[in-house]
Amino acid sequence: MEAAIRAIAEPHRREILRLVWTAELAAGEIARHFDVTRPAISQHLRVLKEAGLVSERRNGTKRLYRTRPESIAELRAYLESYWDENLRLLKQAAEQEEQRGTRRDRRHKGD
Amino acid sequence: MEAAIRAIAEPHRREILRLVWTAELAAGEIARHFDVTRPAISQHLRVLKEAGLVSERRNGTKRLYRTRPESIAELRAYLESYWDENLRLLKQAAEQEEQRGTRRDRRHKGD
DNA sequence: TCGATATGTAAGTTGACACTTTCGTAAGTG
DNA sequence: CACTTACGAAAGTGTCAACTTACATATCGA
Repeated sequence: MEAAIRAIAEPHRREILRLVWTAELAAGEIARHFDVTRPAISQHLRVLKEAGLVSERRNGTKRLYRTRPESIAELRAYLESYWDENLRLLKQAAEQEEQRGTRRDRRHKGD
Repeated sequence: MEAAIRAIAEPHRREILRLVWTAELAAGEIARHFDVTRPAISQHLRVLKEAGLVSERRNGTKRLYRTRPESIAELRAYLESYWDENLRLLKQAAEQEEQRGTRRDRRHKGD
């Protein structure tokens, strides 16, 4: 998970994921979409693979990559829970503040 | 946006955001939650601030930090659209594949 | 088997990054 | 006016990351 979040922090890798999201593509085809050299893309693919974000399948001399929807779903769920949990706490804190503010016996002074 | 996504890739920074999500905290108070030195946290706070993820307010000698819900919402929306757009394309691709597969005049061979 | 194609790996470079220690500075306190 | 508190900024360090060029490896076709 930690690896996944670090992996998508890199713009090239987000773009790679997008490319192989719908279609399985060979490493060379992927590399053709970028300005950097092919080995650079190869390394990005390795990072993505080690983070579990893409799968690799060999066919002859080619290596076909594809985004793994399951791992994307996991990453997404992780972030969702991060936002949601904190948002929940924020609301809760706001409500408590509200409570205290409306209680007569305790004036709320600005710090 | 790019800065924001890079900012949250760092675990300490995600934890800092969580700390000041509900309560405004001084830099020193934040630092007390971590093993690293106070200046290290100061630097993380600068990164977060430059990414727009936290606000800074001075009060006497203290500097109070708080997570900015709006920027979090933006980041969240960016990621949502990233997942959603691609998921949409994936479904669309699957449907087209389905179409092709059921048409009689065109056998689908596994490459 | 020879050559072309497709690709990962190795090694080196550069810059960013997370951290530390040291120092400067502004605001309260006696 | 010292002295303390609460910080950020500066400078130095080790590590990691993204990239390059050069090389090794595997497969396919003639």
